[in-house]
Amino acid sequence: MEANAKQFKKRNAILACLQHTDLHPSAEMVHEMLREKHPDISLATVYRNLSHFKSQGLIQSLGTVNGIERFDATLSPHVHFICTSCGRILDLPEVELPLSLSRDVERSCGGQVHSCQLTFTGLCRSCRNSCQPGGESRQAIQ
Amino acid sequence: MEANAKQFKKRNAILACLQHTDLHPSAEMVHEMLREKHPDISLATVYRNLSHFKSQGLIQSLGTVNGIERFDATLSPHVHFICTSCGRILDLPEVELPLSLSRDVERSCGGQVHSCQLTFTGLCRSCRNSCQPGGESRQAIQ
DNA sequence: ATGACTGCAAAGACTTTGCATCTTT
DNA sequence: AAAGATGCAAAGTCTTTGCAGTCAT
Repeated sequence: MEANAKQFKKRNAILACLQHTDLHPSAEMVHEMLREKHPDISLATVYRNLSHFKSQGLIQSLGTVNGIERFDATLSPHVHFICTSCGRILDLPEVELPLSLSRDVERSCGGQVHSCQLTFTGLCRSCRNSCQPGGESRQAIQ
Repeated sequence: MEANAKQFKKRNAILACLQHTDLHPSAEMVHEMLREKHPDISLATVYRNLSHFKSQGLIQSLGTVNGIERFDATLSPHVHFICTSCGRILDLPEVELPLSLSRDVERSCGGQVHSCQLTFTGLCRSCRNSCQPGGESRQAIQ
């Protein structure tokens, strides 16, 4: 750990960044967030490490919003809400995910389920309040 | 209709293609499928019309699989299964989608829900049967 | 020395857009 | 004429990759 501290400094920072935010950031968002403490960090390094963590199962991809991939370090199953206006992705910890369905799915299609994702789409509270179409923070990720 | 038959020939063919398949095709898959009857159809036309239909609410996007956007003309809510091995997207009409959750979501986050998507990921029946890692039809979309 | 991580720039892959052409009203 | 649809090629955007340099074992 100590020994690796320097070698994995950026790698660790990237994972920590994911784990300490609820923004479900994109590669570029991570890059931006880390810039303060690591001014020389490269976007390629972010992409490479996100890919690494994903293959290690340390983070998961939530798919793309407006063509940009978003990531989540919270691995326990939970529900998401994506705002089509501002692009925000919210966790909905209070909404219960019907995990029992996995059995039904396996029975229904004969396959093997690894994960499931329940995502609601719509307008978040703030965009709904200021919702003349094209209103406030359209496209303004985060 | 008659009058528009020619002008909208390709547009109509694209929508019909979506409506008559359960492959949840990508733009390129649509293009490929239409080539037989419309040898001169351009990929740009497919993209433009998919975008058009999407904004009209005639089709929906299922998000991306391996970086490629997939579409569905079935608008009634239903559950999907995505095979991580072959990329196939299957409908699961037998699995019931808990629509009542939309209320919970709106209550929980104060937003307004437009749609929801429940997607299971794993190995489909055939990939699971032939599932030495890297087995059969890895990445072979469709 | 060998293996691993990174920055930079180039390459790649999917999608969108500008422009000229053709069709329909 | 005016509006809309299409093909082609160019441009755009996000992501991946090759290579040289650096650090740790």
